[in-house]
Amino acid sequence: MHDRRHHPIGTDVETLMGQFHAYLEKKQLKSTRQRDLIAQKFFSTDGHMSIEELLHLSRSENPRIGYATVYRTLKLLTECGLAALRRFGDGQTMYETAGDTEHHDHLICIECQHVLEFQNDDIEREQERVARSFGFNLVRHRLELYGLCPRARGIKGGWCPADEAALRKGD
Amino acid sequence: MHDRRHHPIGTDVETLMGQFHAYLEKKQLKSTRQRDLIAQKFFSTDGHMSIEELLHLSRSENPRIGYATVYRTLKLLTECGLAALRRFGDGQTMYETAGDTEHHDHLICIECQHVLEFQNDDIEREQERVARSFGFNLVRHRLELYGLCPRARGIKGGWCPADEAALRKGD
DNA sequence: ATCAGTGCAAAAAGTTTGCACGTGC
DNA sequence: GCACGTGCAAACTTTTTGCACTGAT
Repeated sequence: MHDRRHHPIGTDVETLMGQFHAYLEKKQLKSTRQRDLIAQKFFSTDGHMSIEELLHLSRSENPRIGYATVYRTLKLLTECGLAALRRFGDGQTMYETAGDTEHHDHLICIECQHVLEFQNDDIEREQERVARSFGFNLVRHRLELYGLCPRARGIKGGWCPADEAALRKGD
Repeated sequence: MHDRRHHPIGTDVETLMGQFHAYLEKKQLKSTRQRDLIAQKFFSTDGHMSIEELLHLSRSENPRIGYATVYRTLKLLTECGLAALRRFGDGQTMYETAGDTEHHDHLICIECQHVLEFQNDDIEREQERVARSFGFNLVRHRLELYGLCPRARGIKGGWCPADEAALRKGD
């Protein structure tokens, strides 16, 4: 019930769980109830999640989950490339579902704080060119655009496209 | 002696100090020895600086400078747009000289950790277009490219353009 | 049965704040 | 002289770690 994803890039929860388990196995680590629950919750929400959000989500199903376990699990997910740390300008620390990490950038409304994802091939291409021009091999990038959404700008009937994403967290 | 800047965009230290003083005056704040020293050191190093680096630099001239004063001064500088907070992926928190904040992006070597600045108008233009296409008014952005510099890639005689910037900190 | 994982609480790291004293204006 | 600034230490916040106990293989 938590697997409604809105962007086409996303891999489904099951696949991601599979990759996670594969990683655990490879590293001879154990697959536990807590890890599964946390990973499940994490994969089921797209966009971005704070540690605290993830803790609360997980506790809603198992109230005894501790902070440390969430941190530790998120570290594992990051190691195997299924999660990525993201620190936005104002200091909020968030994690995002990866696997598709390379493939989207962020558009953030500085009024609503909501985050929208987008992709633009022209920009990607140009980035490659810039990196090459310095002799670099581009491994990954991060692009964040900060601005005002239609609503924040006071446009009548203006609406923030990012609201949609934020609302979805409520389900 | 600390004002060697390498990129053409930068305003010189004196001008920046002037802007800082103007801001203090406007806000009816006082210009003190400590604030001046810290701002001076900050403006004199380009690229990025951590709180700790700035503290040490300042203490080398006045050992009694405290952490709190550095934090407070950096907050002032940020308020008036002369400094900008930057949180890189791995968690290092840095400040950078602004005024030219809007005008450059970052190319980071994931091996050396050094940071190189660049500008690309095509990318900027495309960013504007993307924002507009979502109905956003673009206020600012942040672009970071992570990759491997020539040296890190093991190219013979390969050198990391970012080294230059890092070396300059030593003066 | 074994050894890694968990939960808790304590510790560490990073940042902010309260307060007595100092200092620009 | 007064109000704001400073330095120090304490408080907070966020993340990590140590340890006794639990649980997956």
